[in-house]
Amino acid sequence: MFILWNYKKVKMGAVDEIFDSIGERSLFRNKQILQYNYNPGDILHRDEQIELIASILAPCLLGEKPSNLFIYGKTGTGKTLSIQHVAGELKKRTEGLNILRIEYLNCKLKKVADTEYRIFAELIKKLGGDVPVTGLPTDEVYRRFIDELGKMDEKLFILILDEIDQAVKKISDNFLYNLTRLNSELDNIQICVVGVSNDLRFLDMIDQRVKSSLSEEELVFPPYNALQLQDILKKRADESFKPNVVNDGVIAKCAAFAAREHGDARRALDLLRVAGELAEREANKKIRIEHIDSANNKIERDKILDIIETEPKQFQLVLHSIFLLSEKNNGAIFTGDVYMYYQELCRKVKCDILTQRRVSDILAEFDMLGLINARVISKGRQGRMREIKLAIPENIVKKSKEILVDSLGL
DNA sequence: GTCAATTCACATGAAAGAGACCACGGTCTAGTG
DNA sequence: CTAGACCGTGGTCTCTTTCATGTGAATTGACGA
Repeated sequence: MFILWNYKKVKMGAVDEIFDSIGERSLFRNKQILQYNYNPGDILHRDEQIELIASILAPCLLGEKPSNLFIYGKTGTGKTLSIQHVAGELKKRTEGLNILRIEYLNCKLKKVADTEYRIFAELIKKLGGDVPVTGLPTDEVYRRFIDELGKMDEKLFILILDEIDQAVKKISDNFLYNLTRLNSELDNIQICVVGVSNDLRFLDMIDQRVKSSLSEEELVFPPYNALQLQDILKKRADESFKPNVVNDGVIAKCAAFAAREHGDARRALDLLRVAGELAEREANKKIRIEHIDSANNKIERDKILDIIETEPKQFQLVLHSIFLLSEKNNGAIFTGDVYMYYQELCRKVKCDILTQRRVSDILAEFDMLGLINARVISKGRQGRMREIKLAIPENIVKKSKEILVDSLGL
């Protein structure tokens, strides 16, 4: 008993120490600034784009409907930030004037806005109405949305749809068609749609009629280059870290990493933040270059392990089959092999066996997630199939397997 | 040797079913005055 | 008489199956040199 008590006391002392020292040990002044959704006062290297957006949307200040606008750009190129910035300024200007209403909706958010029904439901909610999560016919929700619009005092409605390509990929493009047609159904209010897309080929996928009306104006956000990334990082790091925590070499390295990944500023900020956390945990006073490397590893690792952990059972079974196969023959694996192993595994854990068709889709999803590299190849008379290679780095494979074995009860 | 047809083993698409979830309106039931 | 429980209908959503069609190159076999 005494020993236990003593042990506890010592332990508690250590914990206290950690808690006490966290304040002085922390390298951060305000970590929030490095979150990607943080909105800095001014946006670097996007003046041109912001001015363009502003000039396109400016007519709304006079109560005229601006052209519909379409914005492209890879992730982390400042699209969302810029459009939100302009929207914010517009809101500021029109405050209390009742001429304009701006709503922002991210179509990628799962369970919030990834179907036509939910998008309209979410919009209705934003306008102050209320609709049930499910149970209503879609046209009913659509009708209610129009009702809600009719109730508005403002004459103009600017609708910003972020990651609109995600929505259209999942649901068909006739929801966009409905949106563009909306103006003809409303007499006292006009809608301006601002679409934001990560996918440059997005417009090729949609209907011609929608295309022409939706993209009256187009704007492309180029990726940041390494120098621009450095500027952005430097500015945010200055605000976010305590003085003398980060030196230029670290920032440069961060920027270089992110520039390699199509100039993704979000990635760069993540990298810097995680590096800071790692350095802090090691009780370092400064962030060193090595921390960037390990941060890069950690981000990658966490992302992959998180995906694997949260995947449904059937997906895990397929993935485990791939693991087993790649262990056996470290060359390429083909769809048929995976399906064979998968069936065996299902019987072992007494799980329903999905059809090959379904497994094929699951493999395609893994490819999308970056867990595997799959390439459709033709082996002539031996048929056509996916050539699969595991894309999970060597150092995470073991941990991944453990997770799978654990969750599958093997 | 050349060339078109064949053939394999899937990929890819479309449609539809199962089962979970939910709203809505009608009906039943028990509690209240 | 009325609030609340209960039920049937009809809707969405996700995961899945079924059926149908597409596909790229190794293989085959006819053909001519």
